[in-house]
Amino acid sequence: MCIFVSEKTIMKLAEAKEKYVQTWGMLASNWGINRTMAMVHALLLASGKPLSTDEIMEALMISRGNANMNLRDLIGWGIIRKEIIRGERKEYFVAEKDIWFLFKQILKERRKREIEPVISSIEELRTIDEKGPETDEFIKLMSDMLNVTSKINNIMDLAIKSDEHWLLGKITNLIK
Amino acid sequence: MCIFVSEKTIMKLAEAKEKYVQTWGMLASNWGINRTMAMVHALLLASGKPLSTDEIMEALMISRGNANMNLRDLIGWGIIRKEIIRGERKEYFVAEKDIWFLFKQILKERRKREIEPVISSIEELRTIDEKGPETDEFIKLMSDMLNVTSKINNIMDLAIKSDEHWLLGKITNLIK
DNA sequence: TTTAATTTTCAATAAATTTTGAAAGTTAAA
DNA sequence: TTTAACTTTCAAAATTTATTGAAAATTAAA
Repeated sequence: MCIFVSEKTIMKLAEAKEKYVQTWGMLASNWGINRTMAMVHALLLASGKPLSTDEIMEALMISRGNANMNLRDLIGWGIIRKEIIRGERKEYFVAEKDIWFLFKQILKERRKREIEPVISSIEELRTIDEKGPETDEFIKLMSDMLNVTSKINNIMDLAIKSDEHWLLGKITNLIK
Repeated sequence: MCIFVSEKTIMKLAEAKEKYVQTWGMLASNWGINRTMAMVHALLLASGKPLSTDEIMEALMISRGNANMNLRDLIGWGIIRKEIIRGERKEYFVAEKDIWFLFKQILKERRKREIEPVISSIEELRTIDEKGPETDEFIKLMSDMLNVTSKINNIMDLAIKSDEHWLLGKITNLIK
């Protein structure tokens, strides 16, 4: 069964969707995201309708366990959700279509999971009870790290909290 | 031999440096960067003096091939450089100490390697010669993607080109 | 209740990535 | 030149990460 089109096979569109799913999966792996997870997400985004686990398994040719696990993870990232279809026992899934929201959601999660731990870890490393020039140098390094990391943290925070147009306007002004 | 301190073992500092190298290696893997590469970088950053391949091999207990390969990659990222020490035949390596520069350099490389290909790939996917509501929907999705990705690209560009204090000032204003 | 459909778990397996180490390649001093 | 110190390469091995599939758990209808 073809997931993508409702009737009459429109090859060009199906091809583009196929390619999109593949491309997205490839790119995601650069960013420490599991390839299959990215592909499941792209599939849901491109499909335009809720899909069941079985449909996802078939479209991506992956096992039930794999599909289930990646769907759970995507829900954990807050970028897909279950959708109940009346008269159906199966669970269906849909991806949030708002791309700006998607971007903010990913940024939010990565900030929480990856930036915050860096900050506390660096803060801890600054507390050395030895004296000496080498210690001073190391503490200076940690302070510089903390300084830049905090700035990144602030920028992420700004983006997460901002409305798309507001941020775009501000940034555009800065670029000019 | 201990790489970190010149004389008398100052345990607390050495411990902190050790922990820093380990922590940084761990965190890097979240971002799709090889663990050893991050550790080599952290070691150079923390050591405060140029290190030879042999010293790095010993400190991190890694093979010559591994050390060599990761040093080449770090040079490719533009965040470490060779340093010639007079009277020495061996090559020595140092890490750029300016953390803001480091951040910008990484951003610059990742933008080039990962964001630019995404943009061209999405642009290509928008060219579908079929008509129909499903095609329109997909083209809309690709346009939204392109829109957000271009914004991210612009923000990265802004950060890369900016001086630390200038950017900080602007962002601080936005946050207020 | 039972029963059957569906989801979840997880040990075993497969795939991808990283690391090793020794041989080949370079380079500079003798 | 030769020689020896040093660097690079790369196929094989080790390690890490992802995937499978079948059994266990859960859920809702009968």
